[in-house]
Amino acid sequence: MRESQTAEARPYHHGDLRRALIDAASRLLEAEGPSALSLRAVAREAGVSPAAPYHHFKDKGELLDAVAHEGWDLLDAALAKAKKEAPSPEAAMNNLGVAYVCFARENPALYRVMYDTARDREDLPDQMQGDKDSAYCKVRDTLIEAGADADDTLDLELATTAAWCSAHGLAEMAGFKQFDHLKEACGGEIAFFRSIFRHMGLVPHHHAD
Amino acid sequence: MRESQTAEARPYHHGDLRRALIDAASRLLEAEGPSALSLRAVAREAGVSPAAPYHHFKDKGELLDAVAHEGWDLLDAALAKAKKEAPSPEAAMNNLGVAYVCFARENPALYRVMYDTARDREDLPDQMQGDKDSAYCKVRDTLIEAGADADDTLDLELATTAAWCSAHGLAEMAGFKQFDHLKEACGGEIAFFRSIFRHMGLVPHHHAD
DNA sequence: CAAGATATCTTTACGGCGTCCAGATTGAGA
DNA sequence: TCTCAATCTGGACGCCGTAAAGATATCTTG
Repeated sequence: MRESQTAEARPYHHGDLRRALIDAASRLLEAEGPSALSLRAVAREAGVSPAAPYHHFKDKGELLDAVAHEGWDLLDAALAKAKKEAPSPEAAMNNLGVAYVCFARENPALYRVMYDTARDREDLPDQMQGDKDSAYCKVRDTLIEAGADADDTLDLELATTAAWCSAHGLAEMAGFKQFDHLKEACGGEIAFFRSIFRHMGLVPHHHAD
Repeated sequence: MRESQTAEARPYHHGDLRRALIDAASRLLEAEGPSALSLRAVAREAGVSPAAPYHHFKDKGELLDAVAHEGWDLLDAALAKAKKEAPSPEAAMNNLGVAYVCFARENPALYRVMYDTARDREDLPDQMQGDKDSAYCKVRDTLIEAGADADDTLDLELATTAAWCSAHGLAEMAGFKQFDHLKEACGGEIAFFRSIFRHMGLVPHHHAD
């Protein structure tokens, strides 16, 4: 075995077909949209026969899982960046929401694959909800920093979930034509996002605000 | 032409194949899920040849559109009922949200078809957003009744949109296993929905509340 | 009521899809 | 070097969406 590869890479026959297939799928997804993402097209794009992928993925679903996994990683990185760059916890909450929706708007096909695979299994990936420093925990911790009661765990989890649902809802709605005039009236799409978030009670209510 | 049929009905060869196809599709959708909804399967279910549907729908997408259309009608009816039965405007806002999410949870496959077709065309149906008494207007009017400033149209539209996004986000998230323990802690799924909505600023902030 | 026009439905066919299987090829370890 | 297992190819199967041509029943018109 060669030593120049990272842990998950597999330098076999083709070099690393698994990697090549995921990249080809991402490329196709970006270029042609989700409906063009057939196993055969991915194999074609990677330059192998239609049956080759079956040596690296159980079926088409498992390939989509891998694509989605990379998507969640990207989303998590975008959220981490948004949180790190925020000057205050309150700003961090807003920026997290904006970063989330912007990611979905900039990668609509990928975002769709991510949630489609998750809904099929009724299970969010660990990157978003399970791990110690998952995106969910990022939001929850930011809420605490912004003044939420860290001891009322139920209320805290509900607030985190509410924020998440709101962001996802906006992310899916933002693509509809019907809201174009609102984006314009707000002075741009991001300003629209901020306005919407202002109407959703994401940040804990400081009664002395 | 006979006169005993309603405007859209077509009593031809089969009787009313268009109607039968939509019903067959709905039946399949409910029984087998969205992935089983092939044109051929629908034709099989309706007892006709695979090519027969093409005399009533341009392509598969148009059949799904018709199925989705019926779904939006059902959703609209559920929202109208929720609004009518609410004792106060504030309660109406909450009940609208709960009714929306309950509909999505009770008809997950249909709800998915509804939004998939809408997203493909980046356009919400008139039933929800365009018509004079669309669901959007129902929510907006309820917000006014609950104390929102009817003259600040931009803010009002933003509030309505925010409420809608929140409900849709929750509707899609509610299916994930990760939130099962929250539903339990809240004392049931509907109580969970209400708790989440409480964390989202749906109702206008009465400073003298 | 007869006859042509028209809408409906079936048959057949094509290419693309996901997937499986048998065989060829190639790299790894004894 | 030889063997073996992993990797890849070629071909096949049944399903899919869709189109074209022919059969059939209904509507319209005279």
